[in-house]
Formats: sequence, C-alpha cells, structure tokens
Amino acid sequence: MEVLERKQRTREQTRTGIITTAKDIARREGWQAVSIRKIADAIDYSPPIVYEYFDSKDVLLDEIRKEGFRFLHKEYERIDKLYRDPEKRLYEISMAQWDFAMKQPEIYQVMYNLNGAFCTIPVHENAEMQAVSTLIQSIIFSFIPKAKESIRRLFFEWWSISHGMISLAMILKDQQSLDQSQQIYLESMRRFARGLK
Amino acid sequence: MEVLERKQRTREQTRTGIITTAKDIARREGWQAVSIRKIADAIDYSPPIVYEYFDSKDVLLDEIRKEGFRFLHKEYERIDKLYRDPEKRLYEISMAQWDFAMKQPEIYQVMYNLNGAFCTIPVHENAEMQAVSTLIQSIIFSFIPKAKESIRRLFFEWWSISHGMISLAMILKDQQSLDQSQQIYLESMRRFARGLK
DNA sequence: CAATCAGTTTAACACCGTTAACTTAGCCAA
DNA sequence: TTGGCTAAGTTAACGGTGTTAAACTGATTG
Repeated sequence: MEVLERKQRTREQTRTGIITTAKDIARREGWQAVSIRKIADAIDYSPPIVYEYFDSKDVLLDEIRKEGFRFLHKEYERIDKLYRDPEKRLYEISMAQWDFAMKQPEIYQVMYNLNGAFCTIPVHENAEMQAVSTLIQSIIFSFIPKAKESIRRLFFEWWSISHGMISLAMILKDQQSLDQSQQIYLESMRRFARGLK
Repeated sequence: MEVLERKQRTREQTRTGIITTAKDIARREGWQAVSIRKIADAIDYSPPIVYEYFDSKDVLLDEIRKEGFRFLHKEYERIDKLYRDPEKRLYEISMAQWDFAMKQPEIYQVMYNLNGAFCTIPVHENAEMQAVSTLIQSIIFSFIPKAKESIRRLFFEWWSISHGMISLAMILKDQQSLDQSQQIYLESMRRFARGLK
C-alpha cells in the first residue's frame, strides 16, 4: 500500500521530501509554478500536512534559502582551509559561487528573489547569509588589513560584480552563451582579487 | 472623424490608466499584490475590460518593462548629446541608471523580474532593451575603438557592476544605507569609465 | 467497552488569471 | 414607433492559489 509505505518514512524524511519536491518543481517549471498542493501531491499527502512542517510557504522558501547559504558557507570554509594565498582564496570562492548558481539555479533564484521566486522574509535577517558575508570579509581583511568600513565596502564591490554577472548571464543566456559569460566572470574576479593588494 | 478621435483618446486614457494603476499597486504593495481584479476595481471597470487592452497580465508587465527601457533610452540619448567626453558620458549614464532604479523601483523590478515581479516574456527579445544596449556599446566604442566582441564584453562588465550594485543596494538597504551604496556605486562607475582609456 | 488522542483528510474561504455567455444602451431602417 | 443590430460592459464560471477549521479514522489506554 502507498499509505503504509508512506508511514514508514520518518518525520525528517517527509520534511526533506517537501523541500526536495519544491526545488524539483522550481527547477522544471519555475518558482511561479511551485504550489503547496503540487508539493502535497508529489509526497502523497494532503495540503494541510505541509503546514505541519512549515508555518507557511514563505517559511518553506526561507528554509531553502538558508540551505543555499549553508551550502556556500561550507564550500567557502573548505576553500579557506585549502589555500593560503588570499588572492587564490577569493578567486576560488568566486568560482564556487558561479558553479553553485549554474548547478542549482532554483536555489540561487530563491536566495535573491529572482524569476518568480518570492520570499517576503528579508534576506539580510538571515543568519546563514551573515555567516557567508563575515567569512568573505575576513578573507578580504587577511588580504589587506584595513578599517572595518573599507572591508565592508570591498565586500560589497566583490558581491555586486559576482551577483550582477551571474544574474545577467542567466537573463542573457540565449544571447551570450554561459561559457562566454563565465570567461568574462572569471577574468573580472581574478582582476578584482589581484587589484586588492 | 471627431467622434473617432475622441474615442481613440479615451481608449488611450484607459490604457494608460491600467498601466499607471498596476505601477501604483506594485509601488505600494509589491508586484505579488498586483492583480487584474484590483486594477479593474481601481479604474472602475470589470476585470474582462483589462483584456481589451492587454492580451494577458504577461503582456501588461512587458509593456511596463518596455516603458522603462524607453525612458532610459531617452535619458541616455539626452546625455549622449549633452556631453562630448565619453568618460563623462558613461559616468552620467551610470548616474541616471541609479536614479531611475531608486525613483521607480517597481519598473526596475519588472525589467529584471525582481522581488515578485514575473514576466515570462524574455527580456532579451525586447527591442527597447536592445536599443539601450546598442547605445551604450556605441559610447564605449567611441571611447576605445576595439573589435565588436571586446565592446560587448566591456558593456557586459559595465552592466553587471551597475545591475549588481543596484540589486544588492535594494536588498541590503536596511543594513547599508542607500546613500552609502550610492557612494560606492558612483565611485565604482567612475573607476570603470576611467579604466577604459 | 468506551474514551481519548495523534495523524490525516475534507471542505471551506477568499483570493487569482482568464473566458464564455449574457445584458444593456444606442442607433438606424422600416 | 418599433424591431433588429451592434458595441460596451458585466456576470458567472473554470480551474487554480495559500491557508485553516472541522471532521474523520484508527490505534491506544483506562
């Protein structure tokens, strides 16, 4: 029986099932097509069950957003440990950011409310995002020890170039191939990192 | 003939009323709150009337998007005529871009599908956007005459920095004041323009 | 056996985009 | 004057949405 099989699943499995299904639908059909009913359908439950795991659709989206920032944080910490040279660190982090956005665009979209994804919870209140932000700022600081204000400024510049190029690369992908965009991206990030010292 | 002209005029007025109302709601409550029913209510018509002017909500959003690019195009042409120095031209255009995004955020949002705005019509198919793109590329060319490919590349860089900083400034406005962001923006754009020669 | 309780579903509310079918008002010819 | 035609506009419906209260179901407990 479907019902019996379903009951075997733990609560945690159902929770991750909801998240995975939401991302699957978003990947295939876009975030505007993600609905509580579709998710419930896919995990063989009725819609109200989703609310046993997430207070609202907004909270569910925020959870996926957090997942994204947690993933990036782990990646960046890995890179931070792997390399000594701050220039290399920043370049590798830039690369990881691009790869993440291209391999999991649906997560990147919900992180920045792009393309139909819409989460009303302000991203700057997100602790996971703050952690990423702090980590990268500390790398920039290890590069050129300056006042906190200057570091924040440089981080904002780095983030803007990265996010701007990733966003536009996605928007213009039918006009300018992702390979071309990536090439420009990597060179720009290298130039930025080199320009710091 | 007179009757026909008047009819045309009132029809045009209703049309702009629909567009203005859509922008008003988006400005006050965000794009996710913009619905055909609310627009119809505001202009004292029933919902189907909106479809006499726009085939779908998508087309209505695309029209507002076009309006945005048309506005920018006019602004940029004005600047192009006003200044001789390409460096000054590019800097002034960057400033105009920032002002536009801050003064009419709801239009900027629909142009880039940000924050709940979602128009499925690909922006790169938009002729108005192409015109803006071409104009800025020609300014960069007048600056440093290089191969078409290089110009496209530099334009992509300029656009990315501009769009990235504007997007992030909006997202982080509660954390980093818009004045601070603007300062960084203007300096970055000046540096970019100066770096071209 | 009766009562309770967790787990789950049904049904409802107030919305949404969109469209078919209906009504109404104005005009013109008979 | 009256009948019919046309255009403008409305009503009502379809299938969808997020969300919640109420009902149901089945197992466990007193």
